[in-house]
Amino acid sequence: MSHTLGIRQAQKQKTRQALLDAALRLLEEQSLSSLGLREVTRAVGVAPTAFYRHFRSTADLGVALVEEALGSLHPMIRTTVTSAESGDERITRAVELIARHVHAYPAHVRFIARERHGGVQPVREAIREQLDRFAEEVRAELAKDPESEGWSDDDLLMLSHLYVDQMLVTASLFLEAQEQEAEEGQEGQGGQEGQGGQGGLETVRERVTRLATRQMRLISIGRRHWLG
Amino acid sequence: MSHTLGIRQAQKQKTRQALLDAALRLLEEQSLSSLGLREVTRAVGVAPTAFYRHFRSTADLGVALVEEALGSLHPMIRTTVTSAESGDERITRAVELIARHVHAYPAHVRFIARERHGGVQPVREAIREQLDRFAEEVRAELAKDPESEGWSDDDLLMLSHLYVDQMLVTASLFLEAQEQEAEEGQEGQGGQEGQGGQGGLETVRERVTRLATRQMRLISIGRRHWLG
DNA sequence: TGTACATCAGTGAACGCGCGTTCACTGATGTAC
DNA sequence: TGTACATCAGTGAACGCGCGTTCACTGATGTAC
Repeated sequence: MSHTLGIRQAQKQKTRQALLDAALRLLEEQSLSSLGLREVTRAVGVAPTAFYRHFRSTADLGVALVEEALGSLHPMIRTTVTSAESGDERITRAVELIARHVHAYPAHVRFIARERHGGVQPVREAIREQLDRFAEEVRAELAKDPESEGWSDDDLLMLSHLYVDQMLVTASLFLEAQEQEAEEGQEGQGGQEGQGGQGGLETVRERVTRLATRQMRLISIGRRHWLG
Repeated sequence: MSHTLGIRQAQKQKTRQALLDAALRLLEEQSLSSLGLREVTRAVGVAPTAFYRHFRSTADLGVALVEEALGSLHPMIRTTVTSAESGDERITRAVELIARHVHAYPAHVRFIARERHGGVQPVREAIREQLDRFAEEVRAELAKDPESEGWSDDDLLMLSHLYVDQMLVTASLFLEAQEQEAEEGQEGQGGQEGQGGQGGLETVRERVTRLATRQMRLISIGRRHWLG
């Protein structure tokens, strides 16, 4: 399995990745259920029929995108929950990590937010499976924490789902904040900053960071006082 | 303004409502960004061109659906937050109210969940406006509560957004539960209940109720210990 | 009440267009000897 | 290393189809007198 791919296999993977990349870009402005196969191949510069060498349908491509967007996130989430710092430092780190991830992979985040409840069933299911895995992994990490003494597995899973959902809400807010700042950056090119951008006032991004941090903190306070 | 509509106006409203109803039904299995104008008119039984007498586009129809789905919910949410019962009773009532609403208007709930982050910008904005109004109204109600003494308006808004988001997460879970139970009901027609449906085990719906109730409770505990 | 005209919700034909899918193909890469 | 054959990623023509939008229209409803 460690031998290098043949030229043919390598080229095939390259085309496949080009299709995924093009689709992801096109999905910034529409939903998967309206994404056309020809649209994707046109963006890549291959014949429409080439699509079928890689995916059965756009739904199939969507499932592959879910894996690409969420598959590599498991270790990251695990270590974030685990880290040995104090609760508040952990929250600050987690929120910053989400902000950084949204900044680095905005299209992936948008895709997941959009298709989580989108019109394509297999994709919804793939996302739900990944999120359930996240929740289970977070539960397993929380279980190791001394603060979790006396908690039932059921309650730990309840809490971990709350954290995972809150993570998505936060990512979605950062995404909106980025978009808004991008728009403001465009329209304010030649003049002074618009409303909300004046010196001393916080940026949209900072506001979201503060909001998300406090929400996470409130949940963690609830956690600390859950028993008794 | 109190005089009865003319025959013409009444018929026009009837057709408009038929278009909205047909669209909502079609949107159970796809996203707005892939909904076709001809598809909607065909379902209603009018000519495609009749659509333009009521809406500029399917996006425009989507915005009207947002108003229909969320517009009438404001008083309901207000009174739920307000009610004079104890915290736990209020949570139980709120979760039951969500369950009942999802049961009564599943298509509306699905539409909002789907299009909140969907591919049609004006619809996303209309939903965000409605949810922001909800959050502001919840904040105003929370502010009257003696438990909110010492809270800044900013922190109250942070909390009310947490409640509103949690409300949507819960509604979405109930919707999935309903779908799952509908599927199980179909396939189990002639025989014994499938896995998870055996006597003594809780239904999917009950599981969601328990989960949502505990999550709301944890947030409320966090609220109680937020200061100091 | 009756008449003459205005309004306008819904019609139906027509348009150009892009869609998903099929099919037989090509030619570079891979493999067996 | 060289040859003969197999594989298969990508091609390009062709198909039938439903799409959104335009346009001039019809006939019931509304209004002015």
